Amino acid sequence: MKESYNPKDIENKWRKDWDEKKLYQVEVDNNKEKYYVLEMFPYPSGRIHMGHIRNYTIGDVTARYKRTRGFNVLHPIGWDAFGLPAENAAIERGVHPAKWTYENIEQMKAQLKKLGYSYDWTREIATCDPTYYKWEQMVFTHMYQKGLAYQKSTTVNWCPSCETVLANEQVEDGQCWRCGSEVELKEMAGWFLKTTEYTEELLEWADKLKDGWPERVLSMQKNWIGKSTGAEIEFKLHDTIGEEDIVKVFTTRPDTVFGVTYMSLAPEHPLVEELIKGKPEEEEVLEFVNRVKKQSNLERVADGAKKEGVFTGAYAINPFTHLSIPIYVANFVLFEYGTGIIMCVPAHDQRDFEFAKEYNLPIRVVIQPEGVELDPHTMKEAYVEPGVMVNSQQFSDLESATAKENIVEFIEQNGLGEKQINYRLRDWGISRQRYWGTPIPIIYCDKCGAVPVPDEDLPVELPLDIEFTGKGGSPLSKVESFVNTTCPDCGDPAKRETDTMDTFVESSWYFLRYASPKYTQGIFNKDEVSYWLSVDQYIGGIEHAILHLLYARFFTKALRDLGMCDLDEPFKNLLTQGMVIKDGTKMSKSVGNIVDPDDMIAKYGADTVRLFIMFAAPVNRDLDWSDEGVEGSFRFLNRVWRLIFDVYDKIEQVKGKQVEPSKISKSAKELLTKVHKTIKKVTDDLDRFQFNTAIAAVMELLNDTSRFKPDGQDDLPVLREAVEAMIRLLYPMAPHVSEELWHELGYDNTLVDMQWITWNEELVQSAAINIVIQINGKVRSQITMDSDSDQDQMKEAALLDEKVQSFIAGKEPKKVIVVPKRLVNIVV
RNA sequence: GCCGAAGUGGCGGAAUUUGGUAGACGCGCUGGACUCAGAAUCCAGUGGGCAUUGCGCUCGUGGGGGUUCAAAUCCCCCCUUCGGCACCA
Repeated sequence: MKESYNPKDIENKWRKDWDEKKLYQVEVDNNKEKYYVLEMFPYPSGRIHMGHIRNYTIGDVTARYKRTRGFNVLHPIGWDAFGLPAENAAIERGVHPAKWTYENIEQMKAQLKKLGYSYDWTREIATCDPTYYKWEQMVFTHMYQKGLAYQKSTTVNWCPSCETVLANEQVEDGQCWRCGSEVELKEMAGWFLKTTEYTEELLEWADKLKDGWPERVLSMQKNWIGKSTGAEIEFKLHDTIGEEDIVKVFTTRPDTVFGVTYMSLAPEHPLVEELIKGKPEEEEVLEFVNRVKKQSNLERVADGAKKEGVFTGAYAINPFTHLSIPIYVANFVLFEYGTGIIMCVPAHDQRDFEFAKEYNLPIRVVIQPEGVELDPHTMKEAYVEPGVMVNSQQFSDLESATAKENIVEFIEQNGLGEKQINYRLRDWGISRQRYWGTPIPIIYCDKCGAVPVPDEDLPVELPLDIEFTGKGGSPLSKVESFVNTTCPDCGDPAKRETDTMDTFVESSWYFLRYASPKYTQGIFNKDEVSYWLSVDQYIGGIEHAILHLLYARFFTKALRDLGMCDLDEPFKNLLTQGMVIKDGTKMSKSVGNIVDPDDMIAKYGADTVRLFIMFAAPVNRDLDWSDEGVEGSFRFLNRVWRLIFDVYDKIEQVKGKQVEPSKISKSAKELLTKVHKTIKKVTDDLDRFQFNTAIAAVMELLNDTSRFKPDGQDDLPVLREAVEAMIRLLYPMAPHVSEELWHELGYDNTLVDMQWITWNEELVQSAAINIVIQINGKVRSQITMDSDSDQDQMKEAALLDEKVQSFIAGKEPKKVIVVPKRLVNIVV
């Protein structure tokens, strides 16, 4: 055995060995319980960063650990390979996106391999490969045939810098999630996936997932879906417009309907024009509408933006009070939500209140809080809480909660509207006006309309000979040979759709493809998918809480309904790891606080990097990168190495020799107890993903073992047992050095395939235990007792203790509380 | 504004699952050994205050109250930080 630990010598050696033995290649085995651990696959940017390493190390430790627990572990990796950076590289440097992407993949793959991750590389996929996106195109056409994909022209989010449309989920604070440019609104045709078809199911399952998913993520998703229960109520117009004589509003507060004193509609609403036609207000309203429309979304919703509006000259009738109420156009009404028209109750809605004050509109109180008399003239703000109904005819004097139900019932019985639920969630707009993505497999024919490309003609491959100018719309639209085709239905000349799909589509189903990545007869081999799926443990960053994780959930349900799989949910358990930060902020090029993984591995080896990143913080919290901390982890592995080097001769002679408990010294007994306690603790911690404390426990074991002085030959097997346990407990985190040391101890099997070390519960319960003695709740003394002492013995021993005697000084204890094996509290 | 998470030494963090010795483990720092010297390594110490002749005593987990023999842990109120959503009717 070499005197010093040199990771360079051993890491390559073992990786090669594991590779050659194909240890990580797994197959369906119905006799074995499976465990599918998956980390969110990377975008091939070219470089691995510390965030990746944290993510993949958590996954790898889990995969290795579960394997030692007897599971058939699926641990795949691949590349989320479509996306804009590849296209930008093409525009800026003239490299083809495909070349750029595949070269990046090679580089990153080499980096990942150096970290010793236990991936089954035979299952590697790249989403930009036609054999992958072919199936995505088929899913799309099948969705289209089932009505789950459709085309519409609507107002979309447009990123002027990326020159493409963004889905609602991809706009953050009015800015593009990718580049941060301010998003513009644009009227445009595009393809949509019907996420709203699954709104209720997504919500329902959000509750069922709560044992396995962080509450934070689920609440973010629920928040995003934004369910509100209420009613749609019809208001008659004072003057009929064409055929129309009613307008519908959505409200969550039907109990306030007697308080409606005006209505407002969104400036974009088509009804505006009709309402004002020929009226004296026409010009003023049009001016207002145009002014508001010119404002960016950001300006309109900005903090403290004033509530503004203008009277249309039209009136409606409150169906409950039968009073005429004016109709306004108001800047705070959203066209996209509900019906784009709202009933306004200034007494009980803060926005309506502010607006009413501004334009001197009447305020009508219909709900009174207990003990206070609301006066419309002196109210400073709207009263939005529940209370007792007033001024509401037959509903007066009821609790508002009761009245809410009664009024909805009344509305339905009298044909004034119906109970309704509204959601914030919109359908997913997936059209992107870019090149490097999955072509949307649709052909436009003058005669037949939008025709899906038949299954047998898929994939619609991306043409590779293309020029990148970065200007003038979708690059595909300029490739004649791509655009011009014939209609699959009638054979006439036709044109292809030139938009590509949002790259979030690829990541919505890749986890299923891993089960049978090379299958050619269909999207999935059903047997393999039903064996491996769902994902038992998914691991990734919190930034995908809504985007990817919601899309993937939707997609899985859609695939199920297309008959392509049997899953309700893709990910049984989700772990969201925190960011890796340095000097208080996220690592980034612009701040200049990036730590290069290659440098770290070159300096300390992969095991040290893995160990540090697992030790420095609990997985779900942000991790503060510390160069000194890495040194510490390296020091620890060196100490393990040196310990074994130092005791090598002693433990070599006792290989395979059992510990004989009756013959060992007191300190050996203590060490033996520590060993088994540590095995138990590390096992518990790994089961709970508490890697930091698991590592701390192994460090404690190292400290105790280093201090241990064997007293005679009979103590040596204990020392050996401690060393062996240390290596095996360390293995999931630091596999290379563990494997090396294991072989140094004279074994020739691999730890990869070895079963997890078990503890002996009898040895965990040591013979002598420490009992704390408190007086009035304060620790005053400690005594050592046999672990099987009963409560009376403990009490007796405590009262006889010298220090206790001096503290109670002859006083009679009022009460003595005994906690078995722990403490005695004497109350005087 | 609404929803969620979190506040513990100089720092990262243990102990919260089950109320029972607060500060494990690591970093940093201090002192010592080794060395011509340094690096590395090893040993000892390391929450504050008091006492240091020794046993020790006392305060202490964001703040205030409460429950309990006993609270970082449970309950109520408040403060701060972070994250998400936000004119969603």
